[in-house]
Amino acid sequence: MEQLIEYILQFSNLNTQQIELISKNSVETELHKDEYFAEAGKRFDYYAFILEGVFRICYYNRKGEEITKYFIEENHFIANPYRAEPFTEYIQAATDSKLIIFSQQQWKELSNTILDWDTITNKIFHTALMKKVDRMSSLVSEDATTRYLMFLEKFPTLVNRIPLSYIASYLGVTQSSLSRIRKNIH
Amino acid sequence: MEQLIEYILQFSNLNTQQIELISKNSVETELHKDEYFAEAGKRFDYYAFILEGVFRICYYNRKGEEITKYFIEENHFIANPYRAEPFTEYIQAATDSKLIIFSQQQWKELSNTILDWDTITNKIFHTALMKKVDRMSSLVSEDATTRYLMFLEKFPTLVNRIPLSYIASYLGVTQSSLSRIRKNIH
DNA sequence: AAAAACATTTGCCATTTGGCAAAAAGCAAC
DNA sequence: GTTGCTTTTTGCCAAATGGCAAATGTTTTT
Repeated sequence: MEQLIEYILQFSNLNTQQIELISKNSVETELHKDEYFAEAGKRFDYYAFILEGVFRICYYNRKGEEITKYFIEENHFIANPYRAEPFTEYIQAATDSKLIIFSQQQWKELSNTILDWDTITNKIFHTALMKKVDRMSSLVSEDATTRYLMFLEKFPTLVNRIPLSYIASYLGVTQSSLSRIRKNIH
Repeated sequence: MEQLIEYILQFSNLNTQQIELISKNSVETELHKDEYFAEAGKRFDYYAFILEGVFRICYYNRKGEEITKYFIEENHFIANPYRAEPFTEYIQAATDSKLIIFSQQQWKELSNTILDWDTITNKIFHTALMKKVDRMSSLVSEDATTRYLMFLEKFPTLVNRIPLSYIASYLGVTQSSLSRIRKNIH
């Protein structure tokens, strides 16, 4: 829990009372590798903070290939604020993971009780989204080797924690190609 | 101006007084094709609404190639809220354009006077960002032809309004390749 | 330790895309 | 219409990536 508080404190101050409130309105959970935290078609209205582990957001394209859209690492939120339409993606634990989860109600409770809660969390979510956009944009318009090197820069801790296939489907190359690319780098 | 109001009304109600306030705190401008609305390194703290025209956001990669990161069409906002770091991209008019511009001060004025202004605009910006992410994610992991077809779907009005080179640099292919792709489609 | 299940690498060849330069087409000014 | 300028298309060949299947390596189960 301190981990989450510390994270939020980067964006704004919190008093003891508020911290306790956050703690009371959340639950800690674990998820095993490969388990889904959210599934396409099902309802998803949780807010979660990753204490430990890596998640990936993925979906299936027209050809039925599994596409990894993004990775989310520890110390980041998983959420879908302003969602209107039904969820069309999967959120899967890429490693064993620990989460702090807020239900919709609990989140609303915090929103109603902590004065700046919405402002703070909006800022957090918006910042994260912008980072995401930045990372994604470098994936187009570079060759596969460069993309892989960029991936290594952006997610330096991930390489040895998740399967090659996830990385390949994130970079938009086949597993074999990525394997060859790796060989040429070292 | 009605165009902007109509747009905002999709997200929330406004009374006559508020509409007038928005009108008073903004200026209408025109930009010619190829002119820059924002440049890397320079300060950019305007909020703008596109009445007419298409803009592209671009930057230069390590090899000096010009990369088109995104297109913004009429009836969308151009803004960089929550910006902390200096701006590293260019925003260029891809066609002759008309804008409604708010300065930082004017925006703040609206934020202070219109109760829900921040909530509304946060929602607008966030929604736009999410769309952007969605569009971008389909650009990785599909072959060039599919990417072009997707571009046509997502930006159906753009094909004949902007040069091929912009589209190519958005799709991450060379001009020649895109030209060949076009030939094969028709 | 052996077997089974899964993940990664490799070989072979087909396909796609890039690089470069020339040709063709489109557009604006005169 | 002609001239210059820019954009788009094309040809030729090289390089990058994909597809498939077999081989190798790793992990898990028994």
